[in-house]
Amino acid sequence: MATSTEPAPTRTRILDATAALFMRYGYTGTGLKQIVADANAPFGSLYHHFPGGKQELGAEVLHRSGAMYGELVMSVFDAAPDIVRGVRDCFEGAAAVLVATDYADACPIETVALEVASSNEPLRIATAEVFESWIVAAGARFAAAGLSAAVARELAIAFINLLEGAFVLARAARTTEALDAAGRSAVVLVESALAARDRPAD
Amino acid sequence: MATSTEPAPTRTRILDATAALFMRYGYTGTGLKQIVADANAPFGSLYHHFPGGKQELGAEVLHRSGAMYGELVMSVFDAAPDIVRGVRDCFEGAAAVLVATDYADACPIETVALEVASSNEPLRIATAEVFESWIVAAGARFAAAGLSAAVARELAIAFINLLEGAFVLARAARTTEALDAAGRSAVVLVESALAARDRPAD
DNA sequence: GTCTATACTTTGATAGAC
DNA sequence: GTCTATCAAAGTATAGAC
Repeated sequence: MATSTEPAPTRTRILDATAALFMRYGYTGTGLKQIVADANAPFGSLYHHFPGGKQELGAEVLHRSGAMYGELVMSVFDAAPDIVRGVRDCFEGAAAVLVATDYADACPIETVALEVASSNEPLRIATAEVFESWIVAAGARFAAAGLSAAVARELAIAFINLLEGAFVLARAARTTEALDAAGRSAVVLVESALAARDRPAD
Repeated sequence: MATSTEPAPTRTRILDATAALFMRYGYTGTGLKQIVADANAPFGSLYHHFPGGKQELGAEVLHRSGAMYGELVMSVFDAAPDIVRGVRDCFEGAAAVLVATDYADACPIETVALEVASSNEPLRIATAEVFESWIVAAGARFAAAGLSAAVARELAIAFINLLEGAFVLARAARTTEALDAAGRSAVVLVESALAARDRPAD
């Protein structure tokens, strides 16, 4: 090790800058020149670290941002006293971040996922892998609450569906109304599943 | 009137072609050259009919596609014998269209909405207007079922949240799983609201 | 209103000096 | 590994003949 408190290396700065730009402007809306400008990196370094160009960089950013965001949401989940409270906290936290960032920082995958779904197969697969990992992670929390694997997975999908859908409406309207409604909807769904669990006669 | 069964005029062909391209490739991913090529229109005609260029064309496409898609969904809603069945039919119909179009034709607004939310204020407003019109239209159906205006609006938002969120996951995974789960979630939410209506002691 | 040709900018990508 | 210069292609937009 050379010195302490070293600044982030070029490669990491490029990844961070790209992740931030993807959230706001999407994949096609983000230019490589803007990425290296934001990352304070020379243009050549980008192709040195990512020989596959924009697509290789994009795939790594999706996996990295997806893992980080998933861990962030799950940490909110796990910090709550119970699962219903955890679900509610996720939506409240997402709304707070959205307001604090002027409705820019929502989901780091969603915009890119829609852009590439019908035009870039490697990146489409990357977004699918991220979403699947989130479904598995959230499903594990619901299963830990005593729900069957099938119900837990369905609840996890509903949770993500509501979050992603609300991000679209909230960013468009510049209001947290959709996110607030989504949080209450998610709570109803979880409570309904828990009630069915305690009423096995169904 | 000259002849009957006239082909669509240039202006309409441009609007139709743009709407189709926006769904698959988004706003920044759709080039004006590709639009006129798909519309079989000369390049100059685009700026003749839309002097404001890509942004003016985009705004008109968003409003037009938004109105058409809203009417399509509401027609499915209204054709059902009851509101629960109507909600379910919407998700099943959306899944069928998605599969039939190889996971390309989902929501005509969503991709563009995320792309422009933080980068193009006029278009962001256009997408917000479309979503609000959908909330009002769907809310009217829930209110007609005897739910209060507040509950009806919240259900409408949940319905759209689930649909938009499921479109993201379904297109990414190339599976209808998220859409199927969203449909069942929406039914649970509607039934829960109807049960509360019939149990005013709450 | 239709259509062609073109101007100007930005894009992703490459070459090669250091 | 860093950085500059540059390329070919695609992007939006405009001018002007018909």
